[in-house]
Amino acid sequence: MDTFRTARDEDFLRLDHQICFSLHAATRAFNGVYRTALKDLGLTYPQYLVMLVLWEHGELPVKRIGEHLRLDSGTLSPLLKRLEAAGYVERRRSAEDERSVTVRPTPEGAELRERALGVPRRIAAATGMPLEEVRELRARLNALTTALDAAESADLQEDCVTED
Amino acid sequence: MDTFRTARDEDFLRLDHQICFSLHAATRAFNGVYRTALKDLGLTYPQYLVMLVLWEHGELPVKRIGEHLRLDSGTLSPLLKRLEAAGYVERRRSAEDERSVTVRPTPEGAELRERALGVPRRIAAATGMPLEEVRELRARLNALTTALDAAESADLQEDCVTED
DNA sequence: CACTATTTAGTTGCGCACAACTGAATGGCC
DNA sequence: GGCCATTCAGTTGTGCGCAACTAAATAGTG
Repeated sequence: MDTFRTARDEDFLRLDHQICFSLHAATRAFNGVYRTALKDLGLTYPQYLVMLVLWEHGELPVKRIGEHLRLDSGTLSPLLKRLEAAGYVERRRSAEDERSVTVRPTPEGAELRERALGVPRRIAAATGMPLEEVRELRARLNALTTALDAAESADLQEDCVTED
Repeated sequence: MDTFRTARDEDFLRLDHQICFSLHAATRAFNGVYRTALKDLGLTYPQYLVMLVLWEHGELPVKRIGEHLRLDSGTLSPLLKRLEAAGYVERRRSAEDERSVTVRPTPEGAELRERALGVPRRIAAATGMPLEEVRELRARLNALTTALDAAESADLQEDCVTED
């Protein structure tokens, strides 16, 4: 905590600019590369993420997909509808729990996986980083996400930090 | 390049899942923390980025803001309109170049800066990282963005990579 | 000067992200 | 059984991000 007192607020405001922007920009740069890589498959980047989850798990309720990808039904419902319209997934109400909707790849969706096999290598090449470095960056980002989520939920409860 | 041949495509598809998702999730986690931190100021995260740039440079044409933030007019025009409606910025056509629109903070926008001074520290605390580590992460992300941008523009020109 | 290409904001359309809500199904409790 | 809270998916509304386009102003060229 003491580290945060050494710099003045003004400096913080500028440094902050650089950090939040860097993450923002990197995400969008990634998005751009994926966009071109996925164009042939007719997938957007978030749709690709959903397909990755489905390819790995075979068949999942919407809720589970959302847990894997940190997305809620407000985002997933229309996205899955589009994937269904494209013929890549199937949705049907669960028999044992009528609230739940189970999603799974259609044969075309499964076939799409073969065509997507080349994408990750293309992305990895685009990063210009050795695998080890990418792996380390991923670990850092995961830790960051965990910390941010924890801080936010703590923030929401005791809204006063009382540290001026 | 040879590093990319050692792993099988299947493994790549999973590893890739983890990496792209990690960045995606970290960005959204950041977004969430900023959302709560900026709620009192009535700013969204991208609006905050624009204000940071304006606070730093005082007055800028839309084009320059876009260069700083890697955003085009399609994103900035409506965003700036909202900032103007909120009373934080002023827009007016440049005298010497009627194509250009100059944006600058209003007195209220300048005053907002004082109230925003505490935000970065709050974010820094939420990351749970020492400043040095954050700085390093920022450098990595910037390098990544540069590499990705370069790879993409290269991709668009010679669409065939010929490396199978 | 006239004509064309470029630059600059802005608009439109689509998809994602999320908050807030609806409605149906389920589970717990009396 | 009847009642209420919870859990799901879906809808609505707002804002961002970007591609593709329009319209106006400017720069460059013959």
